[in-house]
Amino acid sequence: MPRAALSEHEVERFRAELCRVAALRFAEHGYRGVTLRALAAELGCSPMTPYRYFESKAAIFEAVRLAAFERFADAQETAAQGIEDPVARLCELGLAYVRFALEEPHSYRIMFELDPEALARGPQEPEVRSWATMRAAVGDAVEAGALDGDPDLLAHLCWAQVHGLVTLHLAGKLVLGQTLDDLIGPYFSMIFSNPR
Amino acid sequence: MPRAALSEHEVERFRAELCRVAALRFAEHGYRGVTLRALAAELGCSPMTPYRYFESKAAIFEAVRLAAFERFADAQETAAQGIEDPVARLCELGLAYVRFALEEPHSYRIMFELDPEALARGPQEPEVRSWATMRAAVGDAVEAGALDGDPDLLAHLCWAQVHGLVTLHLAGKLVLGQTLDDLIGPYFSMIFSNPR
DNA sequence: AAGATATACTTGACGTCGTAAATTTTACGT
DNA sequence: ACGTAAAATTTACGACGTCAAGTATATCTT
Repeated sequence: MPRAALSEHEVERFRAELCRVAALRFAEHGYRGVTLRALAAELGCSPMTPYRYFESKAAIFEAVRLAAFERFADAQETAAQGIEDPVARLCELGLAYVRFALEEPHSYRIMFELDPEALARGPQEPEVRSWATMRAAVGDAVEAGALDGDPDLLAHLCWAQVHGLVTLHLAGKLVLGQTLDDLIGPYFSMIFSNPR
Repeated sequence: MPRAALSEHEVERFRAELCRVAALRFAEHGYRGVTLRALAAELGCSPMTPYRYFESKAAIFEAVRLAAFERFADAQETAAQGIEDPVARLCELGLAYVRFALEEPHSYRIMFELDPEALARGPQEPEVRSWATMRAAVGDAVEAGALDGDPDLLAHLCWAQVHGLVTLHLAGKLVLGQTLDDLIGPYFSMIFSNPR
């Protein structure tokens, strides 16, 4: 009788395209710089059309955030792939971590935004996926005797260290001429107590 | 001839009161949850009155952010005061750092917000002031032989480590049951290689 | 004492936002 | 062809930041 409903595939198509456009604008202008009207204009549809595919502007933002986390988790897994030596793998993960943050600073920003809603949301699948990659590397390093201590604790500290450096860099808070590149190398040298 | 202009003191008075009210609302509802109209209602003035004291809503937000940084820098200086032993001082600074972030999470959030404008702004007076307190402690620790390496590098790493832990906590990203308290103590034990 | 005037503040209006509701268009089954 | 339900658009609303115009107030001059 009626017109055919949108196939799951078509829906996903539109969602992906919308996210792609939205991500660019979020990156350039931040949350407040993105308007449904501008998005619609760029997509060639009416400002209300996105509401067939997303509940709200916040839901669009959330989808963009999650997509960024997926890419990050993928990048981490790719970096770890095929490296047997746990120490080398851990270094590679750290470098890939920094590389991602520098290549997609806007993505990194929205991934780790400190807004109050984020806390309520709790960790999501891609977050624990990227986390698991590093946790495994640290676990292997401990088993291999390259690190000493509780793996969960070490992994958290390691993550926090890199994350801290990256966010201070992104927030423009590094001073005294120190740069992210100056800091990340010595950090790895330090925790493994052998220069690289 | 004309009516007397507001004294510097009166201006500062109003600004402070406005910031106080604005800070509460920023904390509760974030940037977007604060409206000039609501602010004005709470202050018992018209929505345009704040514009006699601040250029824009963004300027109000900036003032709130800077005030938070002042409190933070004060807290750091107070924590360091009178502690001779560099290692003990550094630990105290770290604990004070975490304490501040937990007592005023909203303040910490806006202080280190990752928005693109923050980068353009660059480090400001209270930021370098709080930084200097820690930099001095690390410098002293190196001189005393408790730490080894370039003081600027070490101080940045130390700061990034604590900042990383705090932001991961505030972003709700700590997993595996690890809490901020679980992590901060072992970190200090580790860098000083002596249990506390 | 009274008017002039620079200053503080309020009012009203504009353009823009997210989005709810009403409306129109579209493409399928009969 | 035509009815019909889904998809898309149009229209409209309330709220926002803030510009511009207007009002009130307190001090100076005379």
